[in-house]
Amino acid sequence: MAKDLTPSQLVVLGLIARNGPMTPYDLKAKVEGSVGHYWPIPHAQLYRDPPRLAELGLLREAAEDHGRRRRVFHLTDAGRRALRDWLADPATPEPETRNPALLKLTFADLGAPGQVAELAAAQAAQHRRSRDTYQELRDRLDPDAPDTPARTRLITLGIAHEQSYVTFWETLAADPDGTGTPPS
Amino acid sequence: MAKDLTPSQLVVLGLIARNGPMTPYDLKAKVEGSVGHYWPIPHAQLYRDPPRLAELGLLREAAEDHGRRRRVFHLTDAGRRALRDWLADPATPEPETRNPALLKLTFADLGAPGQVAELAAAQAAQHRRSRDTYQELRDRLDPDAPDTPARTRLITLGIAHEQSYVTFWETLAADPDGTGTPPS
DNA sequence: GACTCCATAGTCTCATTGAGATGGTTGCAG
DNA sequence: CTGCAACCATCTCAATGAGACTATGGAGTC
Repeated sequence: MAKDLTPSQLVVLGLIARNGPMTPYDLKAKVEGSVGHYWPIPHAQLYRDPPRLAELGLLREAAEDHGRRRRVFHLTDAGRRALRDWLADPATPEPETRNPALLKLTFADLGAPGQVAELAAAQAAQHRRSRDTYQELRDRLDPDAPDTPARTRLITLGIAHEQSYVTFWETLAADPDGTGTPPS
Repeated sequence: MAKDLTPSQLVVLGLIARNGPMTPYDLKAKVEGSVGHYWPIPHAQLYRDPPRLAELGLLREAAEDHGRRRRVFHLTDAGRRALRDWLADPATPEPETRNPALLKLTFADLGAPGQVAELAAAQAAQHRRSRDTYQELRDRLDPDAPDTPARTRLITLGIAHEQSYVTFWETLAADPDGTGTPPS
């Protein structure tokens, strides 16, 4: 039984499975462009994980045969199996959200009055911006690309989340004390 | 200028500001019951942060005067100021969500066919459950408690988020490949 | 052919964190 | 007055996060 891999290790396996052999630097580029949006991985980690996975026999390390002879990592059969095992298990840990603004809101009553309204206004604006960005992104998707349906769904999820925040903060901005008395 | 405090340190300051002097153990109990839901803090951290904050002059350490003489931490004026400064700044880092299920979905095409549907079904069920739990929680709130409006708003936000997930995963369960051809 | 510059690529360090095992205390039941 | 259950606190160790720092090689220049 393979001992549990970390999410970043699974991302490494997954990216190599999808794109073929890669160097840590290649991985860095791929992560930034995609998964990184909802699963940030510091670049140094992408230099630490592959050698570790090679030790476990899930990757095989080779050197480029010309130029800088960078370390290229290939997927092994064991690696592909580990990836499959993970994918085959529909059980997953719960999502974890860390929202500094909500934290601030929790303690807002300890600060000066009026700050809730300010915070709420700023947050509402920020989330409106995010929402609109996602919307543009969705509109711009190439309708012929094969992964467009998948991406569209994901972006739609993002929009829904942002919209929830917008509603939340706008409500709060309109009635910061929950008294039903709007700010003057 | 106070150097930046970590979120967990600010939670400590906030909880002590609200509840009066506390021991790390007290903090642990408070965190579990409230902030912990949207900002998890491992309990050991609540033994590390207060002494650190005392070094910075933001808390003052005393010993209980009877029994076990536990370490009780009081807020200092500097501590209250640090908390106010933080609260006064409406700028906050963006929320960060880490969702292992989305990660799995990203690489689902590398596994066996049919797994997307399974994953989606499991996720939809789980988020339906969370959503319903929140709904019950909201229904049970004491209508006379002073913080009920604030809590209600927060829970409503949670419900909206869960509902977004439910919609997302249910869509996916109905049409795992995005082909418009539902599973048999 | 030698040089130098810069985008590319990789390594290192260090404080902090996360996870959880382990070690004491105290008061109360029997 | 003894033992045990609930409390309370600390420790360890690998892993992480942040970001400073170093190295490489090929394109363009003279």
